[in-house]
Amino acid sequence: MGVRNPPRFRVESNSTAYHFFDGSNFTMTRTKVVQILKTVPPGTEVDVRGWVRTKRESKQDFAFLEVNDGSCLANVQIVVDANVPDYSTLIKQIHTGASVAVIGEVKESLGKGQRVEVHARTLKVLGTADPQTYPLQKKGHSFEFLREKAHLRPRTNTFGAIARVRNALCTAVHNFFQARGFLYVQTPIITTSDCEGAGQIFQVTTLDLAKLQQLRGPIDYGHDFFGKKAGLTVSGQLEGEIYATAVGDVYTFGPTFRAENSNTTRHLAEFWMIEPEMPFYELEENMDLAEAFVRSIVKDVMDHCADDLAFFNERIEPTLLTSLQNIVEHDFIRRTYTEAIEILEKSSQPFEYPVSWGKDLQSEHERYLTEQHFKQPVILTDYPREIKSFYMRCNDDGKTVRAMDVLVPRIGEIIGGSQREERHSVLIDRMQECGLNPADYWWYLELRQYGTVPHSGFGLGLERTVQLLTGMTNIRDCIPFPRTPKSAEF
RNA sequence: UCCCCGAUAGCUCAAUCGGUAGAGCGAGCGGCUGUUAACCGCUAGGUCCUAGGUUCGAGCCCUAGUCGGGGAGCCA
Repeated sequence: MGVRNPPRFRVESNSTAYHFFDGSNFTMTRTKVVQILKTVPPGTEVDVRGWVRTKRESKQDFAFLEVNDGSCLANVQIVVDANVPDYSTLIKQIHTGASVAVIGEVKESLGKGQRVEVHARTLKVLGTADPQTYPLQKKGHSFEFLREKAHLRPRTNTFGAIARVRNALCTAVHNFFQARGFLYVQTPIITTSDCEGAGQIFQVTTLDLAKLQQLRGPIDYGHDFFGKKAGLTVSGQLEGEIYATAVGDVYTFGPTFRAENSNTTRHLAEFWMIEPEMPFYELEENMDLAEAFVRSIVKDVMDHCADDLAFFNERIEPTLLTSLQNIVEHDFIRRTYTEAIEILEKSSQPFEYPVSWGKDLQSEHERYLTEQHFKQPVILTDYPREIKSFYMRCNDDGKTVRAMDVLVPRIGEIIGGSQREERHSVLIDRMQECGLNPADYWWYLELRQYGTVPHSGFGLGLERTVQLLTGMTNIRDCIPFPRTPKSAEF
C-alpha cells in the first residue's frame, strides 16, 4: 500500500545505486528513462532498457531510436552510429515495438526537441517485433482497436499515461485517508448477503451446472460450497459499517462487481470503489469529507502527473486542466434535491425527460446542473425516499432521506453517499417499505440494537475518477482489463 | 435490456445511380537528412464481418446473425 509520499528513493548521479529511505539498498544497472530526462547529468554512463517507439534511420550509418520504458510519457532519444558493434545487423532488426538494452553516455542533445540524449556504446536487441504483424504502429490508433489489443495497449502513450495517473490516484486515496487516521479495511469479495440493495449479483458456485441442468429440480444450495447461495460483492458498505461502529473511521478500497447488462461509457461489470464510513458523522460532515477528498486527490494527481495531464489536455480533452483547476480551487455547490428540481423547472432547457418532484434525476438533468447552470461540482442532498436505498436516514419531513450525490462536469455522478439510518425501528420499517426481509439483515440490524451511533459514508468510483482526471470518455479505457457484457478476453 | 449507427488492405477511412477495389499512414527496396508524426520515389499488400436472398451483375439492395461504437435505463 503506497501510503508514503514519493520520492521513496534517491538515485546516485551514476544512477546505479538505489538508496531507499527506509534504509535498504540495492544496486541495479538499469536507469529509468524518467531519471535520464530529469535528473541524470550529462557525462553519465547509463544502461537504458525499454521498447522502441520509432526508429529514424539514416543510410549513412547512424540512426535515432526513441525508447520508452513507461517510467514517464516522454521517450529518450538514443543515437546509434557505426561505432556500435554489429551496427548494421542490429539496426535492421529494430522496428517499432522491439525491446532493446543500450549502454551509452548521456549527452546534451544537438538536435531540437530534447534536452539530453544517450549516445550508444553498445546496443542489444532483447526482442524483435515483426513489423508485418506487430499491431501497434507509429501513428495513432483508435481506442476501439486498442481495446482489442489490451495486452499491448499499455505500450502506447495514452495508456501508459492512464496507468501512471491511475497509480497516482490510488496513492492519493490512501494518503488522504491515512493522513486523517482512517483504517484501511478489507471487506469480502464473496458475500452471501443476497440483497445488499445495489444491483444484480454475479453468482459464485461450485455446483456442477451441467449436472443441475439434467436434474431439473429445485437447487439445494445446502450442497454448494458455502452452504448457501453466494455471490460477488456489489458493495463493501454494509461490512464497512461494522468496522466504522467499532474502530472508528474506516475506508475500503477494492473491486466491486455488478452483473447488470449495462452498455455505456460509464459502467463496468468489474470496477474499483472506495467507500469510507465514519461514525458520529452526520450528512454535513459527510459532505465536507467528500468534497475535501475529491479536491485532495485531484490536486495530488495534478502535482505528480503534470506531464501526463498536459498530454491529456492537449490530445484528449482541451478543457481538462481548467476543469481540474476549477475543482481544486472552488467550493462545491450544495443544494437539496428539491432546490435542484426548482432550478430545472425554471430553466428553459428542452429536456427529453420531464422534471417533476419525486422522479429521479436523469443524466441530462445532472449534466445541466453541473455543466451549464453551476459550471462546477454540485452536491445534491435530501432525495425523495422512494428513489433511494433502505439504509439512508429518513428526514423528519417523512418524504426525503439524507442522501448525497456529488456531480461533476463531464462524468455526472462520481460519488453517492448518505447518512445511515441508525434507528433500529425506523430501519426495520424502511426495509419492509422497500420489500426487504429484515431477517436477512440480522447482523446489520444488530449494529443498531447494540450501541448504535449516527454514522455516514459514501462511495467513489475509481474508474470514473480516472475519467475525470484524464478526460477519457470511455470507462473501458480507464481500467487495465475491462469487463463488460460479452467481453472479458484478457 | 431498448433506440440509433457501423464492419472494405496491417491501421484510419473513401468508393457517385447496383457495373473492373482506392487513398493516406504503416511495411519492403532505393534516395536524402542531427533526425524527431522526418522527407522524396518505387513495390507488395483485399474471403469487402458471416449465412442466405433479389439481380444479367451486389462492397452497395433485402432477411437473419455475430461483433463494435454512441445514446437511454440501472448506478459508482
